[in-house]
Amino acid sequence: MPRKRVTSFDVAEKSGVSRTTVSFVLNDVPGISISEATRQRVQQAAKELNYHPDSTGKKLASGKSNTLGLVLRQSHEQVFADALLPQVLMGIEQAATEQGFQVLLKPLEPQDGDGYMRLVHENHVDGIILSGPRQEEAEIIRLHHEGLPVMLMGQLPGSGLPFVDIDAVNGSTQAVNHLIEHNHRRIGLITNAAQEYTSAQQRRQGYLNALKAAEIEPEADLMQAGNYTPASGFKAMQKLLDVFPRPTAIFVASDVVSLGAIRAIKQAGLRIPQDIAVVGFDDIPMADYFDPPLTTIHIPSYGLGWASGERLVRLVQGEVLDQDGMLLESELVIRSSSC
Amino acid sequence: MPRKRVTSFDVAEKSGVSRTTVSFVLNDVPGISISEATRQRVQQAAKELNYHPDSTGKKLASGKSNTLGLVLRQSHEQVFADALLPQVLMGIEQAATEQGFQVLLKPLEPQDGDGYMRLVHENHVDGIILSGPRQEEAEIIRLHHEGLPVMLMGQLPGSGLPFVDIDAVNGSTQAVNHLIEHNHRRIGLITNAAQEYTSAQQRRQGYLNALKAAEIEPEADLMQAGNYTPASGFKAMQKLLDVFPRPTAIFVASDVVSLGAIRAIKQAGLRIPQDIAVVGFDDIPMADYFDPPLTTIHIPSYGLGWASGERLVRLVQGEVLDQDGMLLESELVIRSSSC
DNA sequence: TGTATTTACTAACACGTGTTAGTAAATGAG
DNA sequence: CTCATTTACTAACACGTGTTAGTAAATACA
Repeated sequence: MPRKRVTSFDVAEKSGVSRTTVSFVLNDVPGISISEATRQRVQQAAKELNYHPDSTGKKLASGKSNTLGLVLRQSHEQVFADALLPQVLMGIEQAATEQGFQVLLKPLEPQDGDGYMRLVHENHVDGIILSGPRQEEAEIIRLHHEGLPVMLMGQLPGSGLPFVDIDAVNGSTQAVNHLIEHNHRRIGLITNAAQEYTSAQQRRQGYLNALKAAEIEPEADLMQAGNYTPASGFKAMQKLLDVFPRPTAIFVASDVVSLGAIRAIKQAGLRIPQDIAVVGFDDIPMADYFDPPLTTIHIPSYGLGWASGERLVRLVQGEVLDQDGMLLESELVIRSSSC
Repeated sequence: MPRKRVTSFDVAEKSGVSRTTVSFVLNDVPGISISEATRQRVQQAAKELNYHPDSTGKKLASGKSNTLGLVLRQSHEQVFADALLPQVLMGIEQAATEQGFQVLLKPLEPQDGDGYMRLVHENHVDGIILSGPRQEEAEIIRLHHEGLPVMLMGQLPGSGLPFVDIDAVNGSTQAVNHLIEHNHRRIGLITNAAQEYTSAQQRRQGYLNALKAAEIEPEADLMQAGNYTPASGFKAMQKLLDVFPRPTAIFVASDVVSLGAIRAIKQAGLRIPQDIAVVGFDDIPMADYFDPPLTTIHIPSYGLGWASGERLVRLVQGEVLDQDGMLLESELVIRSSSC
């Protein structure tokens, strides 16, 4: 850059006051009296010089970086397959922007245990949003106890960390109840991911809860693991089709995975929903255009991101949250894959 | 945080040297001689105190933030529908990390004209990746001429800005050539977005080029606009089905949009590919599981992000790039929707 | 009129680092 | 043994801001 940086000193000089006064005026410091005349002069000078305070200087002086770190803990493959990530991202960013915060993105593969330590120790961020937590997040719990503002997107049972999550247990129960209401008794499950992901546990739990309430005995054969890809759904469904008697309905805890399951069903010459009903989870934008259109659980992905961002900002600003965790409601969207 | 920050001063004190020496040792400053003994002592002390240099101090002293700004210029709706955004993001982040850089995310709706000015003026970032550029990006061009390192993801013809993009013109030509080779002569087009997006122009151009080479006269009726959603593809396809004589093949310049087109075709009682062949563009992860599996143009989305990040870092570090722009090859993936 | 208070400002320090210019001691050349 | 060079360091400044403590002038109060 050819032009030298315009500093608050330049503004001070131009308006004939001290740098301190410039700071007072431009930051509207309360409890300090400045005459209207100088106030005007300073603001005018700042505008004319096109002055923008250097964020680094601010940060150093104030100790606050006004930046949130978004740490993605999912595997790369999972991130690639995440059709709702853009919504979540935008939600976080929007909430952060509204409070004058920025968002720093930091994907960290699970084996990269303490990668976020640098973010914190080197003081890049004021707080961390941890997405896709796993069982073994000891570091982040320690940091939380040392006073670092942390917000989980998802849950880590027993960790005591504040979180925002969708009510996946309840959502899954709704999905399965819907099938039960349509007189299905043999209902298969394909999970969205490995059980080490808490989201996978929850969705499975919701399935089990619904069965229990309807006094249906769960069967191990009817529960298969997916791993967030259509391919995994295809394989899982093939196994389910081999079970006798064959399930009449399947709850796939991920729309993306369900796409593979749907192919397997069609390939077996069976019809959806007449022979096998399918309910998904996530309500990705394309679900409405699946063939057949997919009945699924809509989750407020943008809202999930927004709430995480908004609440973390409040933590950073020293507020005490009224509740430690927050569960967002999901909603059953009925389309033709289930009836 | 209860514990006070550990500074280089603490390390200096503990190892009995000056702060300057600590800086020299820990940064391995060349051309400076430090005895092996003190070198060891300093490193030992740093480790014992768990010293991590404060990034803000570094930034202020050096003037470099080691941060790239990723500015998303697409509308929110478009970002939401972007199934490849995660890949691109991860690519950028990976390239940045390899060079010790961070990534700051900044979505900016088109009407938010000079929103990135703050990023630059307030010195949050060393350079900017601009994704989804539009015609009227006057500000960024000005910044580029003032010396700000800028990298376009996409193209802005005539702007003179360095860019990384996929060769969409060539990719689209391949797609349409594939249809022509299968003896289609009446080939419809559904664009991926409005023509103000350069990516939409390119894909359209590729379509026109292929027709021209085969001496097929383009018809306005056979070219319909999509806007990155399945719904838009559905509508566009309905219009195409009303054209007489009906097209025997369609090139949809976006897999997501093609999903809507496919539904329209099926709803009209026509078969794919027997009655109408379909070729998409993007090769999103789900394309292989469409019904029928979609023939499409694979684009290296991760590589696109990676190259943008890597090249921008080089610009930031003062390197002169051997070529101003870089076009990544795309590749036809033949599945059953086209033959 | 003399004193207490308010108004309108500023000098000086703090934040944590990188870096230039300089210095004292050790080593080398003659 | 003397002077020049190298070795091994340090003092002091710079980066751009926020903020506390303090001051001189203006106003208010008795």
